[in-house]
Amino acid sequence: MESMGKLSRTHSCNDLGVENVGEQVTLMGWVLRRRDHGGVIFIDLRDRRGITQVVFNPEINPEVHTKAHQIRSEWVLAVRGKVEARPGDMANPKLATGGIEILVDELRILNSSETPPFPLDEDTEVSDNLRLQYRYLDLRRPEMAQNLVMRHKAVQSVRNFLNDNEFLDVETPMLTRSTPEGARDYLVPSRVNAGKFYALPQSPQLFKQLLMIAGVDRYYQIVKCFRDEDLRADRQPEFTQIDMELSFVDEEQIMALNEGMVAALFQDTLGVELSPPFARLTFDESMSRFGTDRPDVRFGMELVDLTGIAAGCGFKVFRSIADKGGAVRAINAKGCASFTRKELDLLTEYVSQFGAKGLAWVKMKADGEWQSPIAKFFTDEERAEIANATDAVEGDLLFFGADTQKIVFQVLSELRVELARRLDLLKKDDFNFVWVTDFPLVEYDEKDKRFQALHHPFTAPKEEDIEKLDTDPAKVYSRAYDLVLNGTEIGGGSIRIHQKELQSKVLDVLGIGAEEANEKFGFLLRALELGAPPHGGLAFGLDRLLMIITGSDSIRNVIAFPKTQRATCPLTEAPASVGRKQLTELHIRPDWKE
RNA sequence: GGAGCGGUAGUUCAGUUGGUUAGAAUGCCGGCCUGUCACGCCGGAGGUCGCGGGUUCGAGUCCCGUCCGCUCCGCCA
Repeated sequence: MESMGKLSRTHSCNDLGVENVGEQVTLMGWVLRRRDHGGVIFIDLRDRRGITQVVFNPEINPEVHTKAHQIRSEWVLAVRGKVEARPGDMANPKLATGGIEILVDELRILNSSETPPFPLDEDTEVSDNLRLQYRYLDLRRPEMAQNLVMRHKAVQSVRNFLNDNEFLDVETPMLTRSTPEGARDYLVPSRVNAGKFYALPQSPQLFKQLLMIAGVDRYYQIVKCFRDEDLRADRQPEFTQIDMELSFVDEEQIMALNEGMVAALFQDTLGVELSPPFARLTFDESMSRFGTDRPDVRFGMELVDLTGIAAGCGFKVFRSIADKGGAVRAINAKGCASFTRKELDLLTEYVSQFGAKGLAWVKMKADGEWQSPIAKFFTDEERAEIANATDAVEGDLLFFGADTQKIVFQVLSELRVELARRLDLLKKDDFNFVWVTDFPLVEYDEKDKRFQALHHPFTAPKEEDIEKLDTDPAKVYSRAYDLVLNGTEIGGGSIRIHQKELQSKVLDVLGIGAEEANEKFGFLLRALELGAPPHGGLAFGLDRLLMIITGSDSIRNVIAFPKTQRATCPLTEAPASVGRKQLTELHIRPDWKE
């Protein structure tokens, strides 16, 4: 092993081209691959920026050539030499630096490496556990290195945009208090306050509202948030939000500002030109047309309401569901009548996980004929009516959902996306934004027998609905808005309540009495009495946004050191046990066996 | 809490109805090779078949349990 000595890096492994021929340069990096011809040795030297071929020629420098023989994969090298044009037709068009190579006259081996536990040079699918255990090797792979660069660019773009718009970056506490509602908190025991706990923030929601009351006016933070819930491909226990809050604004101003921010973000990361303003859908319209409040609008296949037709039809299953207040809806998979029985069975199985008890289908044949297990239950007139409503023609395939409205929406919205996947309608470079607005303020929780906030308890109700808080809370709409991109909710926010009386009333509707409200949110309620300005804001899920920008199918690929599905870190082996002494200091008594 | 898929050489995988010494590719090691770029050629080493138990004359293969990874449901205001 050697030091760098007097060598100083002059270029990255992606910098040099034919215009540099003749220059003396020094590169440093990792050995991607070595090709030893017995005589001349080629080494592909890699850093995060690219790859440059370096050459050891025994005729020109036998001493260095001998030394180069021992070099292996992932060794760390410094090479000094002359940039030469590749002879004849030896240029490698696959490399940005493929027109040149470095003829080495000084080689320093800065470090050796054991054979890596998995190949870094190919796109072999390595198991997630191994990748996370050796994350520092995984991150050397160009795809992952690029994802880190994208993340950096995205954050820079957002900062630039918000700084230019007079936002103030203010940090909020990571050690705060547990709040009811919402996700399970990560708790941190207090040493100096026996038996008490901090919670890691699920979001800086209350602090950013307090900052508005403090007169900050425009706040942002790119901030870690924590939720102790089960993981998914797009969910990590700690994740990053682009969090912002503004005073003296309404929904339109916030949405317009964020359209500008997102447009700049896509320009700065992908060079993609978006064209705001983005499409808008109300919550009710989104549910009715797509069955979900986060619709993927890259393709059609919208839901069609057949409840009215079903109510009078001869098919008992449909009719009784319609009579009992359920819903019957359909989607038309255009031109899919050629699906096989096996494909239909697979789709039926797929939707069963979303609560579907079955999946009725119809293949449209010539002259309005149906090929379908349920064809015999419908008259010619009813079939014509359904074909008309669904715009079905020969060669189409209809799917029916019949159940409670909630299940029909969930089943058909998931089926719709699954069909689009199978039909390859989900183009990764097609970015379709839509604002979903006019959410209900609350929804009734059958389990807990009470109303729950759809967004959070600080969301302002629509002014014209305020009187309904007393009479019919379920009919109150809110001033909340979500930004949805290709079926993923990437951001959400609202105008907040800035008056104490209204906030108390909403908490009351949510079943949080004055006493509890005072204990949990007393500081906010008090602040609302001391000159709180009208305000509102929005928070983006940075990781999800980057998933879409990079085309990743897992959030783990855009986070440098993510957790496994069981929320562990194979690299550091966190979480880990701690000693009795530490626990005692924290006033925690272990009740497990050691 | 629940459902599904996976775990075999360093890595990615194959392994038939339960049947001789568990294979391939790649990587690794050694030799040869002066223009390759996934260099090539020759040779070699490399396996607790995730772990534990059971059935069987015999288990990578069947059964039970368990651990780990992934996807999904519940959960995630």
